[in-house]
Amino acid sequence: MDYKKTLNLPSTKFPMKANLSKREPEQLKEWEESRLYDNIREASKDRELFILHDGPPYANGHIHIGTALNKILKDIIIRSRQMSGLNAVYVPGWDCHGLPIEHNVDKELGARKKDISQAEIRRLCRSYAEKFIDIQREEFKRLGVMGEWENPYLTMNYKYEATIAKECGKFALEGSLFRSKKPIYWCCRCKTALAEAEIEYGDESSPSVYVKFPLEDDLSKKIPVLSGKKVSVVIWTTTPWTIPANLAVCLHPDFKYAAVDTGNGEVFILAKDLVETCMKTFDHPNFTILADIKAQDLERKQCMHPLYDRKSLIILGGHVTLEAGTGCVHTAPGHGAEDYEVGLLYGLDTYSPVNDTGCFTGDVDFFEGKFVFDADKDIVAKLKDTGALVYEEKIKHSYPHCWRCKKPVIFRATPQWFISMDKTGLRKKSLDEINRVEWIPKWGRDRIYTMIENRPDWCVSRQRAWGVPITVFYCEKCGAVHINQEIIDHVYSLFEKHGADIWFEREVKDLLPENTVCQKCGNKTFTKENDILDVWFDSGVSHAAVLEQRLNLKWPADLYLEGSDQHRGWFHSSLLTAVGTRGRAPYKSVLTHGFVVDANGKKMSKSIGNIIAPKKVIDRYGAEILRLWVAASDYRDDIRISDKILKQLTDTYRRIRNTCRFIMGNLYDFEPLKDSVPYEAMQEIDRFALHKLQLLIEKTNKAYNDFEFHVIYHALYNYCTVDLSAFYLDILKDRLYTSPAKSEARRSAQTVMYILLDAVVRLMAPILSFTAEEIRRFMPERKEKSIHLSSLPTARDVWKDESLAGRWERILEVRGEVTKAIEVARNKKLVGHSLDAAVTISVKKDLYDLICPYEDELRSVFIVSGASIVKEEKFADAYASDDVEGLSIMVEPAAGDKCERCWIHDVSVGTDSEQPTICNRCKDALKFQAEPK
RNA sequence: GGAAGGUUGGGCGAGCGGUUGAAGCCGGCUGAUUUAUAACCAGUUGUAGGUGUUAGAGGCACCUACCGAGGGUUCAAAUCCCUCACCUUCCUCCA
Repeated sequence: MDYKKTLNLPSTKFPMKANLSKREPEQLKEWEESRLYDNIREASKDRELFILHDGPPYANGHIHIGTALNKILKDIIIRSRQMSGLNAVYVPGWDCHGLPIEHNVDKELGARKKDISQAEIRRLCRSYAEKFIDIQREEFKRLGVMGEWENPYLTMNYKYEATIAKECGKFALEGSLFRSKKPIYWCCRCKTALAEAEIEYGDESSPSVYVKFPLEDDLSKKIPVLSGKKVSVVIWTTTPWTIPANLAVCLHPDFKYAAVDTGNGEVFILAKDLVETCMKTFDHPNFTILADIKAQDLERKQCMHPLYDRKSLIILGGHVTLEAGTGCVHTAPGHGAEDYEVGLLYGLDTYSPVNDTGCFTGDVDFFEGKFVFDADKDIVAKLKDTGALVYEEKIKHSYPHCWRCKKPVIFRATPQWFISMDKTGLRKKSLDEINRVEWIPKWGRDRIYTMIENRPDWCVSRQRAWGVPITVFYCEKCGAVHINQEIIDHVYSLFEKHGADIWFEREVKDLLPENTVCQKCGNKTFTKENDILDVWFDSGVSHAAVLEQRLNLKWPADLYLEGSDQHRGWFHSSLLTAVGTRGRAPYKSVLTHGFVVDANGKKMSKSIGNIIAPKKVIDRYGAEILRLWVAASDYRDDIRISDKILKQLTDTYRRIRNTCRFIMGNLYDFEPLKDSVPYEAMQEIDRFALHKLQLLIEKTNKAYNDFEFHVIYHALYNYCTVDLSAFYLDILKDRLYTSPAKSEARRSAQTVMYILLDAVVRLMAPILSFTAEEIRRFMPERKEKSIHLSSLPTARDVWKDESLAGRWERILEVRGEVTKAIEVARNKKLVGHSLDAAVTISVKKDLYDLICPYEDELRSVFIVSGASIVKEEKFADAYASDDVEGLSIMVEPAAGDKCERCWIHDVSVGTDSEQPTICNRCKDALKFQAEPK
């Protein structure tokens, strides 16, 4: 007889091979067709809201591994909050305006751009953004990220654009929006502002000149030796054309300066460390150093401008270096970024007497109308005339050029719009709000706090096409800025209907409410501002455009979650726009993650060639593996990804999957409602398994709550391998296979396995969303249509039994020693399979008393054919435990023959002539099986 | 240059003054099994230097050092402090 057929062996159609890359798209389609997301919304509409507000990715290019990490993290959080009883609505968004798109459209247009209107360029930008939104949407969905994909928020939606203008208007009315000058890159040929990204650096030959700035203030009180001498501060520059705009000379606060007698009756002031080389250059071999001077002693002293009858102030700044020049930096706040910054500190004007075409304005004596680069030689000549020129040469150096026309660019101050950090207390209020927000990890608070504390006013204007205009008007007659509530409301309704495009398509009179009159001069004609807003303002007001306006959302959000770079980006701009207009931060907590790096911790870059694209991972391993990777990593630091790591994750995935499969295989004939065994009737080891499950549930629920997903990954995996595979399920095999199918012993095991699997599947659902659903389909008794409509398991105190668990932990300890002892016997070829063995263990009294009641069970717990326990006996040649004091284990070949059915050696085998190859236990089982109850 | 975070064994990660040469799991190796079988189970597994055993090699036993590097505090440090190196992010008309 083939006894194998009489066993209750596992049976399931659940495939061992996951085949994720093929099966996932089918699952996604099924979810979409069954409108799972909508069903979840409907089912949880009365629950408390949980809002994770999506930071909009930029609608350009394909998603990369970092975007995938971000979106999967969000998805795990949303799903887990949803399953813990909240209503977690997720509205994804995209950032659509901005330079990169405009830049790419520019590139596609090439020379044709000149013939195309701004409105037309905007249309092309819009369709460019739309294209990539569609691409990215599909890529995000493929990751298993669930949300309102058919109704995302786009910063270029008409209503969103209207909101941007309105929010900006609030700053204008409140008085913190103001106009001031700031130097920017400017191409004189294209007559346009340039971004850093539009600059190409190339070698250029420039004049290099040293110029005297006669000291006006008298130093001789402090340094008597200078009394009666002609003292000058000597500066160095490679852009003589900026000298007309000079307002200051900057020294480093920590450098030593020297007053040097040139030997020609003149005294130069320059950095002491550079005296030697400079004097050599100037050909003053007979110089003498008259005195050392501290930079602080020169601060706020006055020099004379070398060309004009005005002063130049001596100031201090950290950007001064000793690498070249004199350690005294010619400073024109209208023509340099650092000059501008330091100029602000000293209250200097942003003087920039150069027009759009790069020619000097009428402000500039001697050189009016001259193109600045052409003026260089005239200025040098003039300096020579006045005697201010110390030395002149030519040098080659790297200089910025326009990406389009390849001409050298200049730095030029132009009027810009700013939001003041301090006029209306924005900085202070923001800092207060930072302290009310929960920052995870904690250092995020300090990071953004320092940034807000130290940042300059926010320059919100850009001279660009693809964005939302700053909707202010200027009186054509008196030039006064015109903005009020009526205009804001009017523009809002126009934008809502036509988008911001209307600003560029229509004439001013069509954009203003009727009968608008300049309040200053009574004039009725206006011009409009052409600058657009910084795109950070666009995404920064998403709380107003999305959270506040959508009925299914709320303000403020519970959580913002982005990479740590967004402390300077979106967290920052969102905070300022919300505090400025509503007095409060738009988020209750902010979570940040690190960046994805390669196996060696290096960032991913095209040039190094170490990029791992999400698509590659998905095609090869499946999105599920990517999700597992996200969950397994501690995302607060930078996280690594490599083929090796992914392979390993595939292994762990397979183990989890297979553990579930094994359980399902053993539940093929189990109907929970009908066959379940009540807790009280269960075997102790089954109750122990339930106890362990409660611990797992408690641990994972806490981890979900704390966003510590790697804890869940490890807990879940260890549970599957250690608690289940290696212990509980391994022991259970005998009971499941050989007991009568409907016996209480087997039903008890099945009951527990069912509970286990049910919990494990729910608990993995936020992470392994595909697999959880797949398993769910193969389980008996499904209450909800989808696992994602169910909830996370909750721990049941009645299933926790500490004293029982304590006893079993001791037994487990002994079991570990027994397997070691068997291994020793196996190496001696005494036994092969553990069922070939019979063990006798000797233990100390207290342990003996604890284990003795379980003596009958030891056989199955140890998975041997016989087990007995004795008190404090000495065995000859037994295995003595190192870990458990007084424990020694004797392993012998089991007595009796091996039962063909259950493989246990038993003396009863062969005693029955009808069934000579099986044991009495199996005989009883077969009898019971034949005529149940 | 400035600001912030980080660096634990082949991998993921515990540990945050002593019980830690360093949990657990994975991977590797060896074995067992063929009733989860492209699965499951058990055992084993860091590197370097030294000493002993040995004819020598291997093996075994013991000692020392190593948690980015170096120094310090302490009876005691992966854990606290300092310096340095490296990695990542930010410093914006880049999202």
